[in-house]
Formats: sequence, structure tokens, C-alpha cells
Amino acid sequence: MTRTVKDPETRRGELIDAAEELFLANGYEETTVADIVRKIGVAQGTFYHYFKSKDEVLDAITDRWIEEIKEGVAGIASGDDSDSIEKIIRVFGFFSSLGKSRQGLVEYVHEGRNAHLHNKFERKVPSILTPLFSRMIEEGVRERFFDVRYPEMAALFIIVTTGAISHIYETYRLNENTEKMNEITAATFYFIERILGAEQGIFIKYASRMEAST
Amino acid sequence: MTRTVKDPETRRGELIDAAEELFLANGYEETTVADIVRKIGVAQGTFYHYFKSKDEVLDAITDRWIEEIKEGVAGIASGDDSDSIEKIIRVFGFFSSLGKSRQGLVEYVHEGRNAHLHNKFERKVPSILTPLFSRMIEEGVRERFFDVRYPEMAALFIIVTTGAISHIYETYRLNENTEKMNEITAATFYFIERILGAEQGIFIKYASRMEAST
DNA sequence: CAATAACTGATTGACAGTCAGTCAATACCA
DNA sequence: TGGTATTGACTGACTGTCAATCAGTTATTG
Repeated sequence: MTRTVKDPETRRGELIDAAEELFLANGYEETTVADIVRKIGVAQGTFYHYFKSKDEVLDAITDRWIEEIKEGVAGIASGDDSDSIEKIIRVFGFFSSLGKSRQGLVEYVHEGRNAHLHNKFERKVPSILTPLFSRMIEEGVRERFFDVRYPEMAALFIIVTTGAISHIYETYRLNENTEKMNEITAATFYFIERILGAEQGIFIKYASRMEAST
Repeated sequence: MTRTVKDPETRRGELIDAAEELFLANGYEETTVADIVRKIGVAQGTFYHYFKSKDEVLDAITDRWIEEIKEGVAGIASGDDSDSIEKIIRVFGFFSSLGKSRQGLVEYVHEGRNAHLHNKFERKVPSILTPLFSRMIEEGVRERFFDVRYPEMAALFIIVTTGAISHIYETYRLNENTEKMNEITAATFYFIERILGAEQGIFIKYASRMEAST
């Protein structure tokens, strides 16, 4: 094949893009390195010039996703135009919109065959989000919305719970069990209020007020 | 090699035992089917006579573990010699003792290289334990210890949270960060009390009373 | 023009899974 | 009781696939 040299950053990007697309379409295990390189028309060796292993591209892909999540949450959390309740609601809204625009991705991450990826997410997400949530919760405590003895632990609990529950939510969504889906959503807010020691129903109240003002 | 015919149940058991031992020692990916059959001195084909794939033995192994957990919890939950608070404390005690007697297993399940297995656990455990926890929580509501609108969801939340937190607890344990470990334990009870709408500190109070009476 | 780095693609080694066939035990019949 | 048919446990060489390697080639840069 004719040889084309590109800016390393570009090439690396091409490889990650191709891998991401194929992993999403066919799964990690089912995608071969040969598939990835064929997609952009380079030799197999080129792949290994940029990545030490197949696993390493997966890391690069998840890092990209996690960076996106981090920036989205940080953007909401750092704003001083809203109180902590509003911020937390917006963060959940951000998660939900991310899930909707990337439905394939959500299904993918929860599929059994992609245990590998799911695991990477489970490791990285809490460590990135806990400090951000922690700050919002502490802000909420100062604002007297919340009353909680362990703000950092509360953050961790909320994050891991939401993550694990989304797993179960996803199975109900695939079975079109709307009743259970609604129950999970309602229960999630109910328990988050309890964990944070917030007034019962305050999240729903705020959420509908926020919707009305748009 | 000389041919020895055994009772199929025995042979199947031998294969599962050998696979479990090797998976625990070296990891799932790192163990080959050839290793498994070599260990008990049968041909590779024999393995595939009993299992459709390498993944299927892993299923058999996790099913065995999960059965053990289920029976342990069911035994505690069904007893009518204790109230719901005591039962829940005993269940957590059971988890902790399981973790101690099988330290290798716990570390193993949480190791990155065994994402596959971790995922299997995460799928199976909640579906098995939720009904059992649900009943204990409903019992506690009748006994006026708890006050919670969604008992089944509370069960689910507590189970997935405990599972995910144990993951994080494990990393602190490996780093010998005793402070964080204690904080997690205290926070876990604190938040479980909040989720269940129980009196603050009731679990600790009961736990120390139970210890005193032994 | 020398050094560096991007790139090639045939090759290797490891492994999951297959398959055609062997052998032992049991069941059935004369 | 002895002969034979059937079942299914068991064998192990073999295959196809794939991640990873490596010796070599081409472009770029100073």
C-alpha cells in the first residue's frame, strides 16, 4: 500500500476514532486490530507505533469520554449563578442528555460483552466526580439545604449508586418497563434527598420550577 | 495418556475446581484451557465435552459462589428469633466474614484483569439479594424501626451501594489506609440508616449490644 | 546528508475451540 | 451366560484467529 505520513497527532486521532467507531458497532472483543487499521488504511505495525496494546486505545477512548463528563460537570459546578440544588439537578440533567445523545454508548457500556470497558468506567468516574460533587454538597450544607456529616462520602455514595442503578435502569429501558423506570427515577431523588439530609421533595419542586422558568 | 472414565458429576466437579483454583491464582485471562485440563490430567476435548466455552466454567464458578451467598443470607433473613435490625447487622457480618475467609477471592474479584468476573457478580448478586433484603426491610417497617416509601428500591440501593463501595474499600485496604476504611464503614451505616429512615446510630447501638451478649 | 521518526506488512506464538475417532460401561437379547 | 448394540465419556492432533513483533523502508527535519 502507498505510504502516507501524517502529523502524529492526526494519525493517533484517526486510530482512536476508528477504534471507537468499531468498538461501539461490534464490541471490544469482536473488533480486531486488523479491522481498526484496515478502516483507515494503514499497516498493523502503525497501530503498535502509537499504542502499546489494544487495551491502551480503549484507555484513550474512555479518557476522552471521561474528560467530556468532567468538563460538563465542572462547568455546572463552578457557576455562581445558581444554588447547590439547581446545580445538582443540572448535573443529572447533563447526564441524562449525554445518555440520550449517546444512546448507543450507554447500551454499549452496559452490555455484558464489554465488561472490560464498564470496569474502566467504574474505576475512573468516581475518582473524577467525587471532588466536584463534594464541593457542591458542601456548598449546599453552607446554604442550609443539606445536612450531612460526611460530605465526601455522600458524594461517593451518590455517584456509585447512580452508576450502578443506571445499569439496572438500562435493562428496564430495553424491556420498555416504563413503570419500573419511573419508580427508579422517583426513588433515586427520594434517596438522594435522604442521604443529603435535604427537605423531602425539594429536588422535584426545584426541577419543576426550573422547567417553568425556561 | 491412559484413559480413565469417571462419574460425569465428579469429572465436571474436578474441572470446575481446577479452573477455580487456577483463575484465583493467575487470573481468568491468564489461565488457558490447556492449563485446566493438564491440572487434572485429561484431554482438552474433555473440557469441551462438559462446557461449551471457557466462559461457561466461569459461570459455573460464580453460580457456586452466589449460591453460597444466597443461602447464607436467606438463613439469616428467615430466622424468627431476631428483629430486622439484628438480621441486617448479621447479614453484613456474614459478608465481612466471607470476605475475611476468602480474602484472595475478594482481591481477585476487584482486580482489573478480572473485569469479566466482576461484571458477572454485579449482574447476578442484586437480582438474588434484592428480594431477601426487601423482606427484611418490610419487616423493619412493620416493626417501626424503618420508615421508607420504596422498600424494594431501598434494598436495591443498599445492595448496589455496598457492592460498589466494597470496591473502593478494597483499594484503601490494600494501601493500608485505616482512616479511610473506618470512615467508609461509619458512613455506610450512617447512610443506610438515612435510606431506611431509621433512628440515627441504631445500627451501632444494636451491634455493640449484640457483641456484649456473646 | 545524517539522524530521527513514521510507517510497512510478513511473521510468530499463543490460544480457544473442533472433530473424527477410540474405548469403557451398560442394556438387551438369545 | 455369552454375545453384541448403543451410549456417551474421553482423546489429542489440528485449525483458524488474533495480538503483538520486528527487520526493514520511506519521509522529514536540522
